[in-house]
Amino acid sequence: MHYKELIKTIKERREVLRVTQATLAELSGVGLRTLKQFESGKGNPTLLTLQKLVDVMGMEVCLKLKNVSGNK
Amino acid sequence: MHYKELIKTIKERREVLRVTQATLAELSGVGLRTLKQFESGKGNPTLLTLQKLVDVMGMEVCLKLKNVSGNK
DNA sequence: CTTTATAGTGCATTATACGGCTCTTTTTTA
DNA sequence: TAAAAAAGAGCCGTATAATGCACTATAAAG
Repeated sequence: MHYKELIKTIKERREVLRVTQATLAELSGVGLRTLKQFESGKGNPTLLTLQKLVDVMGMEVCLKLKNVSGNK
Repeated sequence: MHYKELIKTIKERREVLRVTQATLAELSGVGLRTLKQFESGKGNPTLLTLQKLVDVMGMEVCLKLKNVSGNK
């Protein structure tokens, strides 16, 4: 997943959960400003920040091999 | 994947490829110091740094739902 | 044990992520 | 439309990630 895809995934997940940026910020413990920056594609969050955000939305960061059949 | 697992995955991937930290640092464009810190569990890399590292090792950062059958 | 390669750490500097506050822009709702 | 809610952006101080250099620690090889 490229950067933009990650953002898109997070944004979509948030919208599916019908949670506002403000609420997600509060629940995750990440600053609202940071979340706004990130979702608008201007940030470069730390791994910790990313994990806080996705964790509270029931997701997790993972690594996988590229170009390997059976990975999609 | 928790933080430690991510580190472990990266470290193991690097070792499978028989690449030293110095080489990976050079290939990925990430500072050697940064890589050392990260692998030794002392860092909190930015998403960009993480992507640089895993990308050059044929991996990618992804997000997935937790606790969902069919995700493993 | 000595040499050599690789990994980990202390210190210092620079770059930048984080976050609050405020204001503007966009979207949603009545 | 107008009002309200949500998202985005500028300013900006603080915290910390990124990095190089030099040194130490560990491990492998002779």
